[in-house]
Amino acid sequence: MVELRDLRSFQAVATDLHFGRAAERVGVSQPTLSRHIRRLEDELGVVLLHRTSRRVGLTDAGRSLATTLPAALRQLDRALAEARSGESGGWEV
Amino acid sequence: MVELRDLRSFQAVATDLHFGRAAERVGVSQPTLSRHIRRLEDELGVVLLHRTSRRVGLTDAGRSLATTLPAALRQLDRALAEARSGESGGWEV
DNA sequence: TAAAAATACTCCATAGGTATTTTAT
DNA sequence: ATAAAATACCTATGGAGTATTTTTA
Repeated sequence: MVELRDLRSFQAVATDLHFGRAAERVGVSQPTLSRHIRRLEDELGVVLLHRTSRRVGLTDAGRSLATTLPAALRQLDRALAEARSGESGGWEV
Repeated sequence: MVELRDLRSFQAVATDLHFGRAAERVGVSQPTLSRHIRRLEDELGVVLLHRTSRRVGLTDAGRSLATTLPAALRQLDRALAEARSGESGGWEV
C-alpha cells in the first residue's frame, strides 16, 4: 500500500535529485530513503527515477508524479490542518 | 505521523458511522480500524468521532475532515493513477 | 578514484489479528 | 439482553539504522 511517508520522500528526491540530501531533509538515513523510493516504485509498478552513482533523473512517470504530487499533498495537509484546529467536543450526527 | 491507511479508515467510518461495517469495507478487523481512528486522533490532537456502543457521530473536527478529505484523497489517487500509467523508461533530466 | 546509490544485516517497534470485556440502550 | 466499540494480549512483519559494497563518470 502506498503511504505518505514514501510519497514525501519521493517529493524530496524529485526536488533535490540527490538521495543523500533528500534523506537529510526528510530526516531519515540514505538507505531508508532509498527503500521508500523502491517501495513506491514497486507499488506503482513503474520506475520513477533513473539513478547511477553520478546522476539522478526523473523518468516520464516520475516527472508526472513530481508535477501532480505537490498540489495533492498540500491539499491533504490543508485538510489535516483544518481538522487539527477545529473544535472536537461537538455532537454532530 | 499521519498515514493514508488511517485516513482511508476514517473516511470509511465517517461514511458508515459504524466501526464494524467500515472495517469490513476497508478490509481490516474492527479493533484494527478502531486503532486507526485512535491513532489519527492522537496525531491530530483532536477527537474526530464521538462513539458509544449505540451511536457513532462526527465531532466538529471530524465533520471538517470528513468534508475536505474525500477531494484530497481523490486528487492524490489521480496523481498516483497517472504515474502508474505513465511511461517509465525515459531519461528526463 | 571518489561520490553516491544499493545491499546486507540486525534489531526493535508496531501493525494486525483473536479473544474478551465494557458500555449504553 | 444485545449490539457495538474498546481493551488485552500475542505474533510476525517490516521499517529504520549502521556498515559495507557496488557503480560510473
